[in-house]
Amino acid sequence: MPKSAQKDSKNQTTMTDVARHAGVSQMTVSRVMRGHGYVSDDIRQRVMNAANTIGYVHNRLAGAVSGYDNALVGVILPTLQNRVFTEVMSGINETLEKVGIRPVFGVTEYLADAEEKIAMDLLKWRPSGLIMTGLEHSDHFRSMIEKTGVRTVEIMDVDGEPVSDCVGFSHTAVGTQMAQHLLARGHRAVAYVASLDGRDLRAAKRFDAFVKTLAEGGGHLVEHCLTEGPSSMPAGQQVTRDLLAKHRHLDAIYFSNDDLAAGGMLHCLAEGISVPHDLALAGFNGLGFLDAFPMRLTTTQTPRFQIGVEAAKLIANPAIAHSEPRAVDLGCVLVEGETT
Amino acid sequence: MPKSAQKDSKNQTTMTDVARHAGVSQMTVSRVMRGHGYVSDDIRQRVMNAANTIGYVHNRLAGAVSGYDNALVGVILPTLQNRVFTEVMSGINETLEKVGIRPVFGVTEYLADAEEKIAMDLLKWRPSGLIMTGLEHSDHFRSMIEKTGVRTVEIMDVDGEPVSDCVGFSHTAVGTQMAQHLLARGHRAVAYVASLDGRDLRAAKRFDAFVKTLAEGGGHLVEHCLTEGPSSMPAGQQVTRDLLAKHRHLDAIYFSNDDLAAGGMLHCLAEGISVPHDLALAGFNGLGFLDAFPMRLTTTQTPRFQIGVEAAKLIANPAIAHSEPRAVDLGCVLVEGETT
DNA sequence: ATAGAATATGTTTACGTAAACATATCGCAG
DNA sequence: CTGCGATATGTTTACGTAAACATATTCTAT
Repeated sequence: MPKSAQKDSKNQTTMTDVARHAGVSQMTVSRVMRGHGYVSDDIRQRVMNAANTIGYVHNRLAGAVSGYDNALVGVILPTLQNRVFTEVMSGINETLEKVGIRPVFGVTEYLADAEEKIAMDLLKWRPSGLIMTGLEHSDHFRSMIEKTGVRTVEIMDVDGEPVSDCVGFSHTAVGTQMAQHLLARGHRAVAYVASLDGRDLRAAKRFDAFVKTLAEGGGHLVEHCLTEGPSSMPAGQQVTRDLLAKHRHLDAIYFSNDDLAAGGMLHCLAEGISVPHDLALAGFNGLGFLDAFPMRLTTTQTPRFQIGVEAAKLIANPAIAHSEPRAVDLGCVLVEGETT
Repeated sequence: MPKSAQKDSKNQTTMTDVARHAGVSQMTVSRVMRGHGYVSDDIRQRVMNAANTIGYVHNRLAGAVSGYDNALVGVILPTLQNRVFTEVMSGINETLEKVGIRPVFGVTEYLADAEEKIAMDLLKWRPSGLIMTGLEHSDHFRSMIEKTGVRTVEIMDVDGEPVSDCVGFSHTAVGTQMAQHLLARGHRAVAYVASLDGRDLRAAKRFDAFVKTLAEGGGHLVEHCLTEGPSSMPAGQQVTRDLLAKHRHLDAIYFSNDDLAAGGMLHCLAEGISVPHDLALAGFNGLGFLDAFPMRLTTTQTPRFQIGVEAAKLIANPAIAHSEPRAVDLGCVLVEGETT
């Protein structure tokens, strides 16, 4: 009765089935599937045809059981709703794809304890590496990571002690640099806007360095705003409106990212507020969509895609990883906004 | 000499190691790890402690070899650089996470032949399901899918013949509806703006229906623009500028998505062009960031997150999937823009 | 011609887990 | 205090692949 009783769970099609059809041994099929070892062109064709005919697909789980390198890499990101991380993911994905490795991933939504759970879950598939966001991990987590011996790369940050390798840039440097820039432009009364209840530890590092440098340079923080929900243009627009209503003598607003800042720019555009003459705005990341605005936002260009690429390279290339743990600082560039 | 010779490839930590430490059999460890079968609380604790002590992590590959359901699901998306798909992905991810299933994914960059390659690669990990974007697949691909017997869900579209299940909405209906809306508002001379050299087949369906309905209603397509590169606000801004310079009697512009449309809105904001009085703009998707603009864009609200959720449910719940193949149309809502 | 490498295929076995199949013990209804 | 189902643990075996270890066979250099 079951018209297409092809695979009700068990009864998988195996290399042995292909071997039978092609008149060769299972081992020869294995060699063809992996493209490894000696196989004559004639036999290779016969095997490929047989596989196509009966619909066989190479089963990589079986080989991986034996403990050899599995072509999966675990990737843990804080969110998918931020272009920054999808660009990182693209860099990872494109780089891994070239060497036949697949990412399997998890999202923490910026919850610290979620990361540990997700990491342990990903390790169940014996990935050859684990790419995680940030350097802050519990001692327990670090020791578990070390016990499993999985290769790790921590991304987006270099201000701290990596478990092994890390790829990113210094958020402290970013915050410092931006404060210096705003001071040099003559801004003193500055508001800072972030989101997520400060759960983003890297944004916190930028903020700390920013406030410190600002104070040292004679400026002061007018207000430290936290928007509800994740970063977004509407949140940035709303908070900008509120800040301007509340503080008459505001020189500048430093947003924790470009989405919030873009919301601020939209508010200024709609209200006819001249940027940066009436109010200076600064963001973070240097996202491409900023080019659509009539004014140029002051921001810090981050090497997001490249971080993904370098992290994936460290995972994919065991030769690199065998050397000493290393922090790769890809740096950042402050992009000046409108000067007129 | 190798100070931390924990796992130079082979010599994995196994259930047998845990069993030895806990003074039980390997099978008992298996029962504890899976939370399946009878185990006393006492023994369970002993096993958990032993596992933690020696740093054992459950190996799901080994069990999956035997052909039982593997808790991996393949997901193929056209791009990660579009919020639409990251929202779909979030829906998939959140839903699968609840039942302990991990997505392993691939990105096609809108290349049709890439999809087939990626799908075949994903199947090598014996996922319990495959979520693909769109209904257009080659006969060869469809037959391979059927031969492997993997559960599939095609998402984002319902206008066509699904391999098995599909979840989405009708792009033809969207195009028709938007044309009717613009006609009802009195617009006749309309330009259409898309990107990606028309590789997006679903956008093509919207366009075809839109043009047909527009013509039937007495309107006409002034121009059909294709932007270079992927959809973006800067591309939308640029094309809007060009269109306005070229056509004096343009009533409206229909953009293939909200990013392009937002670029158009920015251009109008910067140039003091009144929307929709001087020029009507329409987009597609109803992305959240539109709320930051001072004017409301006419667009079609798509159930992106929900599509991900429903697709994941079909994969995760075999009971549903065992019934007849079915197209789930989640519908769309046209959101009216500024009427003043 | 002929050794010896390169090429081409086959056989055996191990990988780590979980189903299937034992037992053994406990709780409690009759 | 008997019997039987529920609970708790152990033993054996199969899963599909690929390393390790044979053999053939075919070149190639002398």
